[in-house]
Amino acid sequence: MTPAAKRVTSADVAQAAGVSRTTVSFVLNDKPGYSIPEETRRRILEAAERLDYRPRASARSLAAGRSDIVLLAVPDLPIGAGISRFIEELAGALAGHGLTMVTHLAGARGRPLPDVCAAVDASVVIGFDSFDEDTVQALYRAGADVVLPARAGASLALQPIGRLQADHLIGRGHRRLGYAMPEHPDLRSMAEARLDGVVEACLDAGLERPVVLSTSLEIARAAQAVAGWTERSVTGVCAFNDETAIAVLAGMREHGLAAPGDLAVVGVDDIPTARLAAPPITTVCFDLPEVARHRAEEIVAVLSGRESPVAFTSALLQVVPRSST
Amino acid sequence: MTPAAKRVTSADVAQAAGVSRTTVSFVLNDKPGYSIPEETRRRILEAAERLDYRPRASARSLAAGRSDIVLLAVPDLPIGAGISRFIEELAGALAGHGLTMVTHLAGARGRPLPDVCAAVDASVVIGFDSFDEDTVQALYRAGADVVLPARAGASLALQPIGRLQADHLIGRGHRRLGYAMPEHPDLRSMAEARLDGVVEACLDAGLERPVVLSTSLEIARAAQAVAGWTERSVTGVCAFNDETAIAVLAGMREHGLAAPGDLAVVGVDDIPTARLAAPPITTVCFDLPEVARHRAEEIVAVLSGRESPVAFTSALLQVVPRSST
DNA sequence: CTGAAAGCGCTAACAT
DNA sequence: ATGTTAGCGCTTTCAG
Repeated sequence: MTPAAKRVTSADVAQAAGVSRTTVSFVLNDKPGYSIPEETRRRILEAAERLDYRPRASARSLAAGRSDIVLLAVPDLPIGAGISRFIEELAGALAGHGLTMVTHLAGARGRPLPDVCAAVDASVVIGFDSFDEDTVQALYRAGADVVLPARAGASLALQPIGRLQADHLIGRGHRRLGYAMPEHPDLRSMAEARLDGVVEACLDAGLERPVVLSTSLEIARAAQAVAGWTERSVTGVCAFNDETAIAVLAGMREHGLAAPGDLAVVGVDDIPTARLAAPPITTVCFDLPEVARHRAEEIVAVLSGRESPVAFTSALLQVVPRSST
Repeated sequence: MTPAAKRVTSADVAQAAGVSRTTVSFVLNDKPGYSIPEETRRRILEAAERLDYRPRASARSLAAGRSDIVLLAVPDLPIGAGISRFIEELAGALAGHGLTMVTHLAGARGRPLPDVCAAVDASVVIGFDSFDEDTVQALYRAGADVVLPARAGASLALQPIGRLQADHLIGRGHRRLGYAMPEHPDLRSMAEARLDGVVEACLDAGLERPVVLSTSLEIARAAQAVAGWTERSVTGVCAFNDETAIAVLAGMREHGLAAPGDLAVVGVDDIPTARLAAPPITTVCFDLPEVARHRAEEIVAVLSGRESPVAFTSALLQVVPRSST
């Protein structure tokens, strides 16, 4: 078959089913308010199926004034692998509502998000963290109908993550905690929100604030941080994520220290290599399918004018205990 | 600003510049064969800029008969982080040719690729490995003009990777190699192609074929494989990727063995945690920007009817030596 | 060199 | 209950 084969149009389907294009359109979009005989409907559906008809997206959205494309902007962060699972789940959940999700990785070399939004004719743009005001405006101008999340960190349960990490450590008897902050600037705001959760948990438990130290994914840098914690008698550290946790473990090795005896470490994400570390890392993971479903509901709700009815709860988080704590 | 703000159309630009829509179209797409006065051109460009005009993609592709959307199908594999770097690079390279790339993660729950292709009106669909014949047909029917790669494994330099791993080990004096095969079925074909490279390298060096053993990312499973290699006096193993290599290291730890003394290990991908492993892992990495640029060239070439002029060379691969070998 | 006019394939009033 | 018709915003012959 040649790539140039003419595409099946709704007129072809109409002809094959012996009806008009209008009727085809009504049936295929099952427009409410038009009671079309079951027989006719069946004939149309059958013809469409047989011809492998797919409405041309450009024509459809040009006429209808809106597309069913959802654009997910994935930030250019060193994100764990688990995120791709989330993306799939979200795409699946949205597909269930007739929406098609594609993703765009927002690298430095990439084109500006609004350009991509316009290029794919997206009517919804979603991100992981909220966009700054200018971007939001540009996205609307680029044709987006909905931009989410509206509020910063609204859907990432940032603080709850930190709380969970800290509570886990506190529950195991640690009284002096540390926080391993990533140096990467783009991770900063997310890390700070998670840290807030850790701080709250400490205060609630009557402990001092955690000792916050930055580290990169370099062993030497991590070793410095480890020295800082041990000097200040920290016994347990919450790491921003699993990679950071692995770096902390590597830093401890430099000092001949081992978890959890010398220092307990908790990560976030449950990346595949978390369980392969020495020792395997205790981590906080998301119930990805559930989070994705929530997000999808929210999107559909906002699209249809209702306000987002669902709040993100920390019930979607879970500690996976392993031997690093 | 409200999401409902009316979008700027080419008519607005035409009016603002005091010309007709036709002229606007010619200038903005700089159609060849029409010499438009520099003055007029400038006025139009300026107006478009000032109004933040973006042609509506649906209208444009409906009229032109083709979109400038490239859809990248990312397989549902436990893919390393490096891949996202590649995706960004590719998107950037394509953007340089006026194409917009978005990606679709092909999870089990996801919609079929042809549906997505039709939904986003993609004119190019690219994958990592070649698609099966039925899918290709369906994609063409769904409106794709170009589907790549045409030949299996054509662009992933699978064998060269294996060769490089093996040659590195052989160069360090290892005479009996092992290969750590991932158990995940979707990784199978890719792994086998890489293995072929290892086998060739062994044969070329006059060594026996490598001892191929499967492993998962479970420590116990990896420990079994390690036992298998040591029993058969293997001294160096090529792992399918860094995650597998990390698993092998973990398996060795179970037996009280350490790299590189007891067994040398080479990975592939250079994931961030590779250097944090104990010991840091020697790995093979791609020159991602360069590979992406090659791919982009190929796509543009095929789109414009020329045959793909560029062959993938192993010069785009490099060994990153670290202490695991 | 620029403008008028005819669609691209589809949806959605408006007729019938 | 179905068909007719007028666009959606853009590209692209074809005249001027």
